[in-house]
Amino acid sequence: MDQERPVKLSDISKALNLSVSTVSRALNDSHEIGEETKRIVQSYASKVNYRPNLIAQSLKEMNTRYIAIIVPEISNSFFAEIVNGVEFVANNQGYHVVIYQTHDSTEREINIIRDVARRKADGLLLSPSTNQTDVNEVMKSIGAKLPVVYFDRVPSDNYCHKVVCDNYQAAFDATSWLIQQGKRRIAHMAGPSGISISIERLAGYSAALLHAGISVDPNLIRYSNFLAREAWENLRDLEVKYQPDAYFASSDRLSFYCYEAVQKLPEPRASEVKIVGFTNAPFAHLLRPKLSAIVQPAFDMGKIAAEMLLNTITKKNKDIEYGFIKLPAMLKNTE
Amino acid sequence: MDQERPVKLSDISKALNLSVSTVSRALNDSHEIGEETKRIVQSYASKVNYRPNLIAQSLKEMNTRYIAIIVPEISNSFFAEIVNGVEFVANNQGYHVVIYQTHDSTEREINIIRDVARRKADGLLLSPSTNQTDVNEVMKSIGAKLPVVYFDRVPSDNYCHKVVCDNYQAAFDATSWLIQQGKRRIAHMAGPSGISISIERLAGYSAALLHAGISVDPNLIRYSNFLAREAWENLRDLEVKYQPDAYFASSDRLSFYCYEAVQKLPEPRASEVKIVGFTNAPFAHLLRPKLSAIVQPAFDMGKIAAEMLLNTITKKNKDIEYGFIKLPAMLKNTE
DNA sequence: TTAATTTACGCAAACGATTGCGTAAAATAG
DNA sequence: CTATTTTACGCAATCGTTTGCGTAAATTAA
Repeated sequence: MDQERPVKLSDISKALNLSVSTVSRALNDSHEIGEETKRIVQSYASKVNYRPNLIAQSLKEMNTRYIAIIVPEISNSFFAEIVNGVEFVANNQGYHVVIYQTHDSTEREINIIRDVARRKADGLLLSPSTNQTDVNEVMKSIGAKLPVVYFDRVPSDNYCHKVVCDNYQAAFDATSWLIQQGKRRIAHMAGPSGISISIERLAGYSAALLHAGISVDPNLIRYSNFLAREAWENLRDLEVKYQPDAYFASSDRLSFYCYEAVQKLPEPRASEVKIVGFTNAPFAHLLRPKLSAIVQPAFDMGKIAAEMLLNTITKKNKDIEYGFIKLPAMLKNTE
Repeated sequence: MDQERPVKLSDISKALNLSVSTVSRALNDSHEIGEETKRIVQSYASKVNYRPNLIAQSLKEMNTRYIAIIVPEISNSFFAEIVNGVEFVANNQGYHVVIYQTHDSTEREINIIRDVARRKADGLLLSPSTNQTDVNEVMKSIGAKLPVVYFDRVPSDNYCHKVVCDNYQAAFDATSWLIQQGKRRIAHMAGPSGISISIERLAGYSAALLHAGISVDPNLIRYSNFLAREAWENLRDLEVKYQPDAYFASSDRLSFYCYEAVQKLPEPRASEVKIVGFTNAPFAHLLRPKLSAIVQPAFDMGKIAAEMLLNTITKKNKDIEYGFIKLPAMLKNTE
């Protein structure tokens, strides 16, 4: 063992016969320390591998130089790309990024938010699984020191920062494309009802149908939580009762569940039913028959969200102006 | 705004005309505080939403109650599952898990390790992208207070905790299966040379070939970093010069690159060339033609690694006994 | 030469929590 | 009724930094 415990300022101060404050100032290159002393202190510090204790520093400075991001699931490529975008800008500005996942559990989410607040993260990027009033509750109980930017799933009010993609337009385009392909009985596998993305995507889907003179059949619209069970049951029921000729799936997982369910159907249906779904999975384009994909600009969403967050962190004194950014999604893999 | 800043012990102490220490002890249910006082303090604290400042607590207690896990890429399902396993046991024991990703960059990895140490994480789970001597260097410079468990990619020496899957056996089985399918010119798309998983998988591959009386052709073995470019060039070169009749791919990404490259070949080769590769991607089984998969018990690896880590954290005084756990992988999707 | 300023450093408080120790008042023992 | 113990609390140090302020010595100005 090289050294049994991390060296601290007082170790250096004793070794060099200087006061702790002088050592601290020397290491921070303060103007009120002599050049000679600085040199001595700095070289000794680097010799013994001194690294300031960030816990102590944070306590004193009242900031931690890191931001937290809470996502439902890190293995979901959409969220993973967002995280990458966030890291890209945060690291450039000297901030670390700490990633948490909720697995779509409200309990875990609330726990994590509380923890983030208690650990004094400088800011939070949040895509809540939990219904908005509960999140508000938690946020209030924290004290108002934690800047937040919402992304993907966002609150409806305008007194917060938000970054989303244009879910309405994307859903409209996807559904329209299916109609162009001659499909009429288009089922919509929606996410949990009540959250922003579900509402907007449903609206886009409905608008596209109506625009093409097709009436919206509520039987073809199915909400699923993020549990496989529920999605499977919905799919089975749809197949038995309504035999849709196309599916529009509202999330990564639902897209793949749909795809799998359809592939298990007897021919010729298996190859006739078309599917288009939200997904950022990098290898979705390898599937045959194709899974058409609505790809969100996840990396950019992450970048923008992080920029907004860091802005509000650094300019905290100024009066806040809430931002609401909406980016376009792309329909891909349609041949 | 409900309250402008988080309430602290001294706020409570003033409001209740008690000393800070009494408040602290009351909240921690100390026996030397009267029942009545405890009730008053606790009810007031919960009314004003008091939450201890974890920064201050950590500084005093010299622990943070969280562990860090560093992985190359969170979007890789293998690592995502490991993280889930880690969270499963860590959360049960009251620890939070903080996730970092390196994107296979040595610079980022070293940075992150340093940061983890300076932020005083109670322990670290590490699958190093970086060569071992550099990692050792960093670890030494940190002071010996940070317990580490390695997983997946592990050091060769025995003075550390390690959790891996049986890479040799998995590679042996996969290659043998390809041979059973009548393949003879089996290419091996290996990861970066020099790291443990590459070495063991290559050994298993070679052993299987020799066992079947097939000589090992160095031309069919290609090392790729985790850059797409390099993998593509290797694949193209192999196709032009040697036209392998099967591929054994050593990582998630390589598996998919292989698959994509092969699918682009003219028939009948595209459907004749067989591929087996390491992957934990949940939707790999949807691919047609099939991508045979070596699936690692990632969740269990995470669980075990976390258990080992938490053990060494809590029993830190006792003399350490280094553990080396090896779990079997499964060959799936072979029909 | 003396007064004013600058330089270069040390002392001590602070960040928010925990905890060893000291001590009045209350309870129990003798 | 006095002596001892217990109960219930407060004081102050501590964790490792940073920083306002005070102050000798060195420098400059008058």
